[in-house]
Amino acid sequence: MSAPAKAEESKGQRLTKGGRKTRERIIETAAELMFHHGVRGTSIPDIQAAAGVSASQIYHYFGDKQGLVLAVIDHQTDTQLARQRPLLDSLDSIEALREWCDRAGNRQDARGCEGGCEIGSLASELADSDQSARTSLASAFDRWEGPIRSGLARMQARGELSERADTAALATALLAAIQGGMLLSQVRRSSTAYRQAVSAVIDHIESYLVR
Amino acid sequence: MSAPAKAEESKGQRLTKGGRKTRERIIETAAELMFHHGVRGTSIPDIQAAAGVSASQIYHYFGDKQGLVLAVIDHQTDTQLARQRPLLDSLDSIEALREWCDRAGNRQDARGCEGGCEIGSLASELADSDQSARTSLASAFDRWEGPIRSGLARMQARGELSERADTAALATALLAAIQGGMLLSQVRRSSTAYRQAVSAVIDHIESYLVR
DNA sequence: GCATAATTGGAATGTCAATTCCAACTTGGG
DNA sequence: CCCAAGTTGGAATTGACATTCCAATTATGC
Repeated sequence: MSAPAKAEESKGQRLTKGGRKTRERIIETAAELMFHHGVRGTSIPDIQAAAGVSASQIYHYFGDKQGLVLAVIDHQTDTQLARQRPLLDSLDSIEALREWCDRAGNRQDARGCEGGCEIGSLASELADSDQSARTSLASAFDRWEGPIRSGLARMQARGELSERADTAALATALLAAIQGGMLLSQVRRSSTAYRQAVSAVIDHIESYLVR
Repeated sequence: MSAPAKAEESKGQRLTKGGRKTRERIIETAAELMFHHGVRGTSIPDIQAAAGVSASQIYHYFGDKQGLVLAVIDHQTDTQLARQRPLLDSLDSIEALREWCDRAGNRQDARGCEGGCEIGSLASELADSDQSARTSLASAFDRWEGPIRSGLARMQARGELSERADTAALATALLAAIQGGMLLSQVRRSSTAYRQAVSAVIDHIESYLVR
């Protein structure tokens, strides 16, 4: 054996500072290309050219393309969740929910509604073809949904949301609205569908407010 | 010129009865394979083998792979909408909406939550890489959303739904919930997310009922 | 029945992707 | 300073894929 095929779990390898940097650059470049052209639409040579690395570097750090894809999934999950903080951790009011969703809508407009959700796109492409990618994406969605649910649960604990509200289900519904809304917006090249979708679910959550 | 590259618009070609049958078989086979493995994950040789045709037949009828993909999009749109009828044309009560969405959930369970929405999956993969596919998919979603909106509009015209309800926006929101719910279900291998997503939106629609 | 057009088979072509290999170079710890 | 380990370059291999070609076969309108 020469390269660490499964880099994550069996961390039996030291990385030079330069090595770590190269590895990061490969992941970031791959994530960018895969977001725009899909996983299958992004070749190793494409990544080599865009990141300025040789084939051996990619295979040295990730074993094979699937290993790189898994690293990209983790990277996108971390990056997207980080980008949404600190808002993501204080989704405990209707206003906060609207503001948070609105930002995503503005971001979508800013890019001309090209591309959908960084995580959702990977999910749609990989869910049925790569079992480990699917579980990884499932946990990505869990990590995303968790803070939404927590925010709603806090509202409920404070007595602002009715006890009848199923906060877990509402969090799932909001995440689904985001995903579906993003997809429709991407296809229609207009953020309207996204805004209407999340607005409907937030309106619904609002109906559980204890006045 | 030999083959009719753009088969649809410029219908300048006669099809033998056998030819029509072959053409249909290719489309159906391609649609099936592409649903399971994605467009990029389905090769022409794959389709040849599964449909029992030669390469020249595929290129004869569709010009190139993109032409076939466009035909698959149209086919899936027609097929999926047809499958949902007649329910799709009578979505003018809360019960009808629930029943219609429930059937899709049961169907998703029946296939073990593998695969998402036939149209949504194509949309996610093609929206940013194929302009003509994107517009075709946009009209597919319009054709799907139309009957939902019509049903809601009828309820409103009858005075069952409040005038305050934006039926077009609600229809979009429901379609988005279906898409996002399907994606989450596909990744989680459980229809729960789908059911919670559509349930939340239908509950919201219900809140506009005039009592 | 004939001629024209539709249909089909199957090999050939050229491109490009994923991956492997090995040799050369660099770095960090002792 | 030295060695083992980490890092990199770049060519070579293997296989698949989209597409083209041409020749053979079959159907349809007249």
